[in-house]
Amino acid sequence: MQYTIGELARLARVSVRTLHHYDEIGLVVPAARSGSGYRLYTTKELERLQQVLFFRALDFELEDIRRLLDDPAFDARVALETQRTWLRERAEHALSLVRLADLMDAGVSGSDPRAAAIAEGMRLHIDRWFYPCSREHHARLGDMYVDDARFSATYDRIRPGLAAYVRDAIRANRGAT
Amino acid sequence: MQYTIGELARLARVSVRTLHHYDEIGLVVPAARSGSGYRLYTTKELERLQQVLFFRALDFELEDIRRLLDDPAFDARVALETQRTWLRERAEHALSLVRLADLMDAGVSGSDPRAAAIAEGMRLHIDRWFYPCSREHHARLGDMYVDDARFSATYDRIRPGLAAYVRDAIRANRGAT
DNA sequence: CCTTGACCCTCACGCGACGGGAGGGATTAC
DNA sequence: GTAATCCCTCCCGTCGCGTGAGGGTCAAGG
Repeated sequence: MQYTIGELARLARVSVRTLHHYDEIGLVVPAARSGSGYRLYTTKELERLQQVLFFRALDFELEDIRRLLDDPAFDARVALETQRTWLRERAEHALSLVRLADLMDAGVSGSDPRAAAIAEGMRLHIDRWFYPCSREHHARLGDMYVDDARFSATYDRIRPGLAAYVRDAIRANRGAT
Repeated sequence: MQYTIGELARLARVSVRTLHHYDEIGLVVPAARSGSGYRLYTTKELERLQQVLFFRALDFELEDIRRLLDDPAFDARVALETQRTWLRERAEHALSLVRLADLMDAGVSGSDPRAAAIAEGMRLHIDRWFYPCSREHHARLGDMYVDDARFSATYDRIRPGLAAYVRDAIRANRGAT
């Protein structure tokens, strides 16, 4: 079976430009060219593209994907483990930013109206972020991850300590400057 | 108090190049230039830079930071609301990828990681997990990272069940196609 | 046979937040 | 005096494509 670039793009739900790019960097190269220069792909390239897209979904860099698929000595399992660590760090970072938002909440309880507005918004955020729950997916996934009581308890336990930490940090910072 | 660009860079722990960049885009502009063209900053600019770095830590775009600091009519609350949504989605996404990596790990443990498992993982990824998983659910999952020990415990507890679920899903998926 | 529209091609610039280097002048310390 | 260290202004590179510009190719219908 042969595909033109547009057909392959529709099949894999990527843009034609993306396939151009993958050709340029040697990630997914067409099996042949037609007389008039059209790229011609076969099911082999479709499969390869699927693999690429899978790893791309895990936020691998394209260059790493190329090595992973081309080098038979490359250990896929190790790569996955590395990537998972990576992703977990990213999640933690994002969540640390949420904590930073908490920091603002506790820190700017004073004078500046802009800061006050920010604090307001942050509080709103916290309520939306930590408390709501989706019953639909609670049902779908069962109680694999979700445990309401424990969840609330964790947050309630952390929050006062966090506020205290923030106040101290701010005082320390003020003293230093 | 006056600072050269290098001094300010050390104080704020950013690179000189970063300060060049912030000057170029009008985000932190030096108070004056010396006769020989050196950038001269005062404590005012240092304070502004601190604010910039704070919002940068929340992953605001520089252009948004500029508007936020310069335009008194700019609605900080709306900006923060947008930003929170953003951050939340990022955390959710990263966590969904962690789970996807887990799926791979579970699916790969048997045969050849390259071909079959990847294809199955991909299908599973698309059909069963990636699209239907709700954002709210991910958000709740995210909170577990607030407490590392507890999260680990939870994670270890659910992991065998997850692997089993994956195997079943793969079988079911095979039957369907 | 000719046109129309859908497809395909190759450049090549643009993004965001800088990193890094080239090529040169200024200042400071000894 | 001179060497080390600072500073300046371009300007190209990153990463994964999006989005044109400017132009060939192909199947179908009049």
